[in-house]
Amino acid sequence: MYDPLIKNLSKFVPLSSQEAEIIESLFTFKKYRKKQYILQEGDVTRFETFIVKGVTRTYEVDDKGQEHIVQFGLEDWWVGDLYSFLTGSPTTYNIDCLEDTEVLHITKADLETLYEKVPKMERHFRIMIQNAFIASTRRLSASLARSAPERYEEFIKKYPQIEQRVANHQIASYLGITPQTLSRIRSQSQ
Amino acid sequence: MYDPLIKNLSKFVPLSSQEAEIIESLFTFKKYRKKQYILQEGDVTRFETFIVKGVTRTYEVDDKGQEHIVQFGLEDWWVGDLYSFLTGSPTTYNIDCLEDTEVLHITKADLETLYEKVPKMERHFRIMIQNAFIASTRRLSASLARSAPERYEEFIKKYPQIEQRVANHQIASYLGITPQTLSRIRSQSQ
DNA sequence: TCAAAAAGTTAATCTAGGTTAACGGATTTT
DNA sequence: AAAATCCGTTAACCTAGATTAACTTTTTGA
Repeated sequence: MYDPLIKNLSKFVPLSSQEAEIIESLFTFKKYRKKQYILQEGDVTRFETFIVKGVTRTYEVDDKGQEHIVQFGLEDWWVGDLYSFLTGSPTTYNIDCLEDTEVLHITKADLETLYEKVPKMERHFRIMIQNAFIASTRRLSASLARSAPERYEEFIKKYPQIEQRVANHQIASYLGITPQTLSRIRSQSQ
Repeated sequence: MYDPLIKNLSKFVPLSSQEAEIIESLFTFKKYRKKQYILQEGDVTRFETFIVKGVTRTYEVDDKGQEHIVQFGLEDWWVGDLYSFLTGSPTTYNIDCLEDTEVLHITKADLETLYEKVPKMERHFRIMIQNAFIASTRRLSASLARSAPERYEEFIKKYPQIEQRVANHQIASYLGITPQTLSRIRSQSQ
């Protein structure tokens, strides 16, 4: 159950079996059903989430009631609202499951304990967040400089696994376009 | 000369004077003129840059030759292309100066040395990148969910210092709109 | 297992913001 | 200090993608 997590956390720094044990003691396993919320707007994010199995979406709802998907989550990915988690302020995001999903949660206090007991985890999370930051910057560039068909093409090239597993209207929401527009793009691109 | 850097680096973790000395030995001071490039598309980013004084812009040029500003840099900010810096691949960004600018550079090897000699710097950079990631995520949400006037309003609320110091067409480029559209927004909002 | 809901597609119309162009004022450059 | 370039603004027109709507196909859950 903890294997995928240990494998993820030893991606950048080697871990001894004692360290792996400490890690296991600080995470909590939980199952969610399809459509179930992991996090809801207005909640304070009490934990960061590692996905063992399943698919999640993180989205915001704007003033006009429209949903905008900010991130998908698949096996071996981390999801959560870092801002709310770190500051204790209520989140503006919703996270729910597109399939039955199994996760490992860690609270803020336990993450601090982890950094204390296994200091090399600072390095791991620095590198991990660095990579997430780079990805976010690139997506931002794309959203400013690319047309809808270009963004769609980039998306299926970059995340073929996601394209297989989530519905088209979810991808449209991620790309910032309507399902109708995506449908037109798809019919024209072949 | 190094004072603003030491102050920046001790924001999240306390630093002794020996540690401050190590830091000073690893950074290089450099002056740039207005319009001068710090980094150009195709270069490999050899250093991360801390701004002591001045203003920079980081931008990408798309297929149609249009510039898209990804980030502004002011005093006490870090700029650079983390992806190119970390992987050694050529950058797709340009960084140039909107005013005469003074910076402190650190190379990848020296940053590794810094992490080794002052391990608490891992923590500092983890938190710093965490904050940058959060900011990038929020800007991404805004670019997907907000209209141009809303994005402009958010921008001047969040970065009044930038609004004072950079030209409007630069702000338009940052917001992903044309200078004409920004001009229309500005004339309607008062 | 079948009715209801959700998802995908296509087409007609609408609109936010882009494009082009022209002009006056402010900076730079020589 | 003249010439050249850059900036901001306004206006007329254009276009990518949104909206609305109607219909078909697929999925869901009672």
